[in-house]
Amino acid sequence: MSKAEDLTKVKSCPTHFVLAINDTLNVLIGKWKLPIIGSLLFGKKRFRELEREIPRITPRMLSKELKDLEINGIVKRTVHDTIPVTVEYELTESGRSLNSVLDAMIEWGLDHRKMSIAPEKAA
Amino acid sequence: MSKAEDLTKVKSCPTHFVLAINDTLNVLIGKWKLPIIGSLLFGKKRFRELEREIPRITPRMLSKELKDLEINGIVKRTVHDTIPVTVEYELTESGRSLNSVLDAMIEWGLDHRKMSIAPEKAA
DNA sequence: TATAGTGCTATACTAAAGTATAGTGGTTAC
DNA sequence: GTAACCACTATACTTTAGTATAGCACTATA
Repeated sequence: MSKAEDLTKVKSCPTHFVLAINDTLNVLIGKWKLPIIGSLLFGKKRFRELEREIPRITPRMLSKELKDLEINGIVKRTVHDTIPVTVEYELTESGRSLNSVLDAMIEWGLDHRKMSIAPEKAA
Repeated sequence: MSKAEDLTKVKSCPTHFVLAINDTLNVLIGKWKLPIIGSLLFGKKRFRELEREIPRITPRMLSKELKDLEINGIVKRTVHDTIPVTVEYELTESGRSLNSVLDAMIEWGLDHRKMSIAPEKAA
């Protein structure tokens, strides 16, 4: 029995799985999380590099989202005391392990596009 | 090679996988989508049943989210011309197949809670 | 006639997410 | 000395998501 089938046991055990799903959603939700994670899958990046690689992101949003991702243990921030300081961002083990989730999402997304007439009408 | 590793090919092929992930995120995002899907995993439900089963949801949000889910091919709406009319909502095949995605999310979420000190600080 | 149930919609509001623009405090190159 | 790069932060704004409250058109029951 799959864990999602277990979700049908939500009445007897709601918090456990629902919270786990929400944790996962929270690290992916937001306009810029995916582009940032995608960019960091290439390896360590500095602030300005990310800014350049992600079109139209503002420094405010990049800073905010990186902080979120850091708090959530997805991204590791390293300050090198060069002059001027350089800061590097990289995915943690947790961050890299999101791969399996993204895989499942890609698979569902592609299958669903095949089936659905108008998936692009999504809000 | 996993599809998410393929995501590192984002520079050469950005739209394909990124759009698939966004499709998947879009059907799950929002305060009420998961409770609704969770409730419909038990089987067909009527509007008022969903209203009763999902604490604190307003009819406005339930109506709106069900419409979203219907447009996205996750939920099927059936009107029976009884008097007064009864309306039934159920998951489509696409909706039920979200199981695999939810499974991956549960797994990552649980693992991540083990590792992370303060995942509940997520926005 | 009144109350409650069916499946919603309308209007108006608050809160959260995201954008635009400017500026900080430092260093290095011209 | 002035322009540009580094890694941001501050302030103010717009846009989107969600809430609160009321009501519609219908029927069945007391």
